[in-house]
Amino acid sequence: MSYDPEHPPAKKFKPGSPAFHLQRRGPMHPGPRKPPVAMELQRRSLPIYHVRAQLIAQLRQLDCAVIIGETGSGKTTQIPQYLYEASIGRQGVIGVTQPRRVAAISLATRISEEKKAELGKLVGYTVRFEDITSEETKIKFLTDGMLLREAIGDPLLRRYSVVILDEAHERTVHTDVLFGIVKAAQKKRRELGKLPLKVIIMSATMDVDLFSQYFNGAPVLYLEGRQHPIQVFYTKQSQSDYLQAALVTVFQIHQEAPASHDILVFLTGQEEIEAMTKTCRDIAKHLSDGCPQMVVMPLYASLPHSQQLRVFHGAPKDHRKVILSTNIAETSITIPGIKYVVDAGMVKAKKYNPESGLEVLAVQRISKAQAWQRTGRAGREDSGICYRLYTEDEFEVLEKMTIPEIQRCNLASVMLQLLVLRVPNILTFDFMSKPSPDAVRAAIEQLDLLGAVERKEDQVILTPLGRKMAAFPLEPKFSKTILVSPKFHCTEEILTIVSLLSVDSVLHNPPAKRDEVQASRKKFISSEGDHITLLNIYRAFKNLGKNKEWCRENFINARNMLLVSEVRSQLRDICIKFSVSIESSRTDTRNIRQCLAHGMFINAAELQPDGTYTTVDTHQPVAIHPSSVLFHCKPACVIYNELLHTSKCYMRDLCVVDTDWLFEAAPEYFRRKLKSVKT
DNA sequence: GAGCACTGC
Repeated sequence: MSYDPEHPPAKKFKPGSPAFHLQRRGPMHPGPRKPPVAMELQRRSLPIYHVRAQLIAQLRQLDCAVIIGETGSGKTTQIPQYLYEASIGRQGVIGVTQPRRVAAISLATRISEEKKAELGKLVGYTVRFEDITSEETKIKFLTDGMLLREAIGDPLLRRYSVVILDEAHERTVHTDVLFGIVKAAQKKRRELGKLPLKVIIMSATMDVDLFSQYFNGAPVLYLEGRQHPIQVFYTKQSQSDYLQAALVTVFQIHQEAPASHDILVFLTGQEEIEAMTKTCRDIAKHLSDGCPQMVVMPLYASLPHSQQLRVFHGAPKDHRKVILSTNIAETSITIPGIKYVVDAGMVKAKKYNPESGLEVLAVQRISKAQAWQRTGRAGREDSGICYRLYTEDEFEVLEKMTIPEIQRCNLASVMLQLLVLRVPNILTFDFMSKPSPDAVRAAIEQLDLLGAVERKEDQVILTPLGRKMAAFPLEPKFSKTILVSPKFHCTEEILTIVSLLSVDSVLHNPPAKRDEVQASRKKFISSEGDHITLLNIYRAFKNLGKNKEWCRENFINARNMLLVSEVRSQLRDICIKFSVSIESSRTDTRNIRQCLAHGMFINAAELQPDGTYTTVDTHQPVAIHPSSVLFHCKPACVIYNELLHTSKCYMRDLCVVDTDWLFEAAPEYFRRKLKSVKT
């Protein structure tokens, strides 16, 4: 589905017909289907059912409410139905946002079953590439990003009578922008005497005052949950090695607890988890006979889907399941039957430094809110136990909340979106948590360089180019690259490259088969860099009819590859809408690189006499990431897709360019940069 | 010289 900001999309779905073929990641465990009577009984057994009448009475009165509910309260599944059943907001659609696609899809599926309605009729959902709604749809689940896209065509959200922002405590960038958008829409609709907009914020037990204050002192309604009691233990002494502490704790539990009690361990990343998996398996092999067997499973996002699914399978009899996970198990994946949580208290998270434009991925302490979220994973079905591998004093000094994402990311997309949403002044936008002035300035500077905005007397104005850029579901530098591509007659190739860069890596690198991977990849490698190499891979994939077997043989992630072609066709549709001429450069790669230089000139780096690289923009020392095909090469000048600071500051996904092309792309900018080198 | 938390349009 493509999107034109001037004309919201027509509903393409006809109930009964399979509207889409692609599903990136299906619901993790849909659960057994229940017969209708059992389902109604289950609805009535939820804690929320007992306060249904009061809840409806209050929500009928209020323009705005904050609902705090523990997990298992049934707020997300029941409140939209209660509103509908009580004829609240029937004049329009009840929209419920979710931070994740899977959640939007599985909630809509579940509630359409509860309402005994075919999915896509009374109850439906809208996520990227899938619109399972119709004219009849009154309860609609959608990702927060999707509601934001809809707001571009209709900032007053006129088709909605109620907007419920669920999982608000997660504070995704999209939810944070939506706070401001729904607040403004509500006010404006009231002033214009239009259908009122009811706003409901749903959250776990955090941030209550912040939400209520932001929405002009909206009342807070508390819902009882059905969380089982969890005992929390701290270490007596501070642990210098959390991996060692985790290992000891796991085997202590293993030797004492019944085999049916599964353990979930929170660690920080793939490498650490793989190493720990191996260590646990080795130790488990040599345990005494009295001990149960142990099944150890790693869990992280880049693990192939099939291996992720293994965590839902019960372990064989007399075997204990031990899952070593990143924070993916905090929110995205819920594993049933966990009795013990072991929390190392650390997380790998991204920070953004607006001055250097640098994203730093670093292991850091979790927040209290995160610690409680992890703890909660032990009490989903029965009482549980949580071992925190840090002292109570250490817990007390943790930050109360995780810093919202909007204060940790590059704001270029957000600022562009606010402009196209016709926010009166993006510099004074009513954020619940304001991003730093530095970050705002850096974002506007970037949009200015890309030609998306102009600055006139302290005002930031959207240019026609900027308006087009905002229509693409991409970072501004990518939409700019697409929009300049006709000048270089290579739009077909740029669409492919941008699509490849905007999804998870299509390259699968199992460490055990390194030599095989290298041998197979050789045939695609271009000395011009990663962009052209990826283009070669996509071309081969397409020429061979998008063959899954071929992908497996060549260590290509077929699922991500199909997603690339889906993204590509979405971007292509948007180009067609703007009458962008779509040509192919065929065998010529020079003009493709020239085009990339024109769109991504801000991300340029030059080779220094000592053999190292520095960025042109801030003269930050950088290195070529080991995953790049240029890792062993030393081109004089490159553009990179992103900088990532781990053990060093790495450039990822590089393309060899001429310095002349960069000068042509932004003469003034480079003259300025050159001057600053000389001084 | 040697590596990658998690989402989403």
